[in-house]
Amino acid sequence: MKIGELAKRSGLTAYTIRYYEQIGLLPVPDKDASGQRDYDASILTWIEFLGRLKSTGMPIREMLRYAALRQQGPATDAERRALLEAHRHKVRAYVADLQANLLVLDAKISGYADAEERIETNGQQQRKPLRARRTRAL
Amino acid sequence: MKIGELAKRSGLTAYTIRYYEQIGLLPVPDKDASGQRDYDASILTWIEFLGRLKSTGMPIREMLRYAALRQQGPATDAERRALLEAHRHKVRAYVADLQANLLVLDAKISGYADAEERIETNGQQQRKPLRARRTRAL
DNA sequence: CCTTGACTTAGAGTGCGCTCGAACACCTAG
DNA sequence: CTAGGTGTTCGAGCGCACTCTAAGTCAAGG
Repeated sequence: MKIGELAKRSGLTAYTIRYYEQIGLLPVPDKDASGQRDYDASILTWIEFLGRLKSTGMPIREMLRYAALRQQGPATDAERRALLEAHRHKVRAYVADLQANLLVLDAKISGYADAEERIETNGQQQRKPLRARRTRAL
Repeated sequence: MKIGELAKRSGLTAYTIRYYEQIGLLPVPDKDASGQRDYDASILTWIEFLGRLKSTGMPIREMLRYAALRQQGPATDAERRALLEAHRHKVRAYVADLQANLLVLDAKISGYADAEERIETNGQQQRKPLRARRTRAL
């Protein structure tokens, strides 16, 4: 598989693939007679995994650590596992943080919703105390 | 309150506070006789809210949109609410994505755990098929 | 009086993760 | 034979969000 094909299949651009190779995230592939990269389909699995690390916020440096360990073979399994566990821990904390912030966001949005309602039903007096609990879920 | 004090209380650096002011995320505060910024404590609420938007991944550009609407007063409430709802939607999707990726990460870690176990109990024959379901939660 | 420390400005520099431009090589189809 | 498409390398450029430097001002304490 040439780089354009791999780009299509992996979702990365050819630029990014070369960049990843340059920094050591992707292995240097075989080259054909005219010097063009020739990829084995198995690289897709690795790229997909990298994508998961990336989309869970792992910085490239840490992916590089992992990639380096991987290249040293099964002797580094324990260390790789530890790396992934540490990462998982961070991601879990991050998710918890996001969820807490979502609650605050919900409250803020409810505030706007209530204000809107006070205007719509505008008439004589302001019904509903400012901190009403009813939220009118959408 | 001067900028150093606000920095301590808000968790931002003075550099960042000036930068936020420069780009319009924070209002230009009053200055004292010698030209130093003098902040009202109420700014802390706003900074905290900005922090939540930021830590849920909202780019500064969008916070600027929100800040601009806010400065135009209550007439923009509906639009602000819409902005926050759109953002909430993205954050929820992002959390869902993270959780999906966490499951894959769990599986990967379990793989390493199983491999480790096969080595520890090493002896004569490899017990356990490679894709054993038991995960030994930690 | 003088030093110290917190402040002011404008503008340059940093780190991350790409993204692209330029100039050139090569293969394939018309 | 030639035009188009895809590839190559190297190095520069970009967008984001800060972060810091330099040179100067100012108020308070010893």
